[in-house]
Amino acid sequence: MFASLQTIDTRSGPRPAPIAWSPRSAAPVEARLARRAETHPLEALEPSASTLCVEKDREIYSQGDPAEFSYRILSGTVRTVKLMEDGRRQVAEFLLPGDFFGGDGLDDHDLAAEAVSAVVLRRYPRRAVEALADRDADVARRLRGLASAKLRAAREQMMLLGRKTAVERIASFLSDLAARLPNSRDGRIALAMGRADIADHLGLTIETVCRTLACLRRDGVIEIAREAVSIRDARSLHALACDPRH
Amino acid sequence: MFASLQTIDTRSGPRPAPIAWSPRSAAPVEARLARRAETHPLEALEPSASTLCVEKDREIYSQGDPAEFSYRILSGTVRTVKLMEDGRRQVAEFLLPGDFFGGDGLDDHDLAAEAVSAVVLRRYPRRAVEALADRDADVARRLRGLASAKLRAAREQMMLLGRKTAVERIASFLSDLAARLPNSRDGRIALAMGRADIADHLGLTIETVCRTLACLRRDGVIEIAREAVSIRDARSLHALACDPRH
DNA sequence: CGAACTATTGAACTAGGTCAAACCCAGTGG
DNA sequence: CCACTGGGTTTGACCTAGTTCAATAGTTCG
Repeated sequence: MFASLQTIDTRSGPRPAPIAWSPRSAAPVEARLARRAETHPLEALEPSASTLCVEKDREIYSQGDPAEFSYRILSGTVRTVKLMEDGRRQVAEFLLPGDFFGGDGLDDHDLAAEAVSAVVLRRYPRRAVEALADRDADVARRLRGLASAKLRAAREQMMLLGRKTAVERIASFLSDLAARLPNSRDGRIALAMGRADIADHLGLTIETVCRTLACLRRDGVIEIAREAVSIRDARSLHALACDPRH
Repeated sequence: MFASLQTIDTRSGPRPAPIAWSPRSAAPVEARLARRAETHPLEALEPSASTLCVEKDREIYSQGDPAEFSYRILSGTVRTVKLMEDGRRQVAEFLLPGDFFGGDGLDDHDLAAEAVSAVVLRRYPRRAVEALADRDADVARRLRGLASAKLRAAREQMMLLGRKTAVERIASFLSDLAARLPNSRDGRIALAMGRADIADHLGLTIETVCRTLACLRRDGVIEIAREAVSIRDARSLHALACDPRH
């Protein structure tokens, strides 16, 4: 049933006791940094947050909805989707455990968010997030950092969509996903999303995604199982992705 | 199928120091603009800002540079550019007077910024911007708003690049530009950028941009002058752009 | 087993890319 | 005043990467 990704046991109960929070704490830099590694920017809001589960393919919020909540993924995969009247679809991003979404600023969501797999979320009231950011400059800074990362990713995606070939798109996608998935040792990447989602993320058709994957397999770069891909030749993959990271 | 290889990359020359800068310049340009555009989030930093002029096609900063400054455009047009090793180019955005750029968060710029036309900029030290945001929650909120707007635009662009046809891309582009240019009464849009820039922004080739513009002209939707386009039938244009705005 | 999906593969087609030639100015210099 | 040069732009003729259409093959589930 839970064949998907790492299932951090998270049910609402065992929440680490919220540390007493002093907004202007003069904690030593090192302590601050250490804590930063393990905590997320909205730690202070845990008391007012709630946990929810969403079934596969259910909508979390839809395009145009007022943005009342911000979310953090505990387990599962989420896609954010933009839709045109005639049904053409663009998947803006795939979100993994630990990622935030829904808090991208404006008053209403410009994208819908949907569960790719069964998903467990932590949900924070936007009003509280705003208030926290207003009173805690460190939180505000970290939120800015998150926004910047999203913007950077969006721009990388623009390059991909505007200028890369099908092979480069697929290679970039796999390469990127491998880097983001924590437990992708031995190069195995679990693909929670179907070919259609991948196609709509990369600006291709389902058929081209299939053919291109097949092509990469023929060349010995990857192996394909239905729900996962294994990277056999990471170097080639990165080269094909035109990825300056490697 | 290597996309658009512009003739050459004329950027690489040793870039001379910025032409002119004066810490407190009360240029007439600025006075004029101040009148029009009420206040901006960095108003408080004006004392530590400086004004600079950049010639057409000069680089303002390049991909990978440490992000030391944030900029606001007083006059002219700027493009932000992402480059691949083999010369393929993606123009992420065109920036107009009043727009901010360079402050998108991370420690170094993921895009280069270049002057499309001769440009006058106001430049703010990032350190000061950060400090101001830390101490003034209202500023921080407005900066977050700017970042959100950029993210939203980037996503719209992803839809365009991933799923729209050439005609839709051109129509969207013109439509969007018309909405952003203040003085586009009588539907006349001044195009500061050349066809190559437009092509690299829309994920097309120069030739396709030309042909598509010609096609829109044939259909009576627009008129084309060398440096500008006049919208003759805004309704059709918006319809072609698949623009929910109309 | 069969229905309903999703993925894969093949064959034909097309939107947009590539290559190449003409055009159109704005300078420049005779 | 005009020819000449050099940049961007426009148009035409052809080509191909990726789409579309259609048929096949696994998988899941009742």
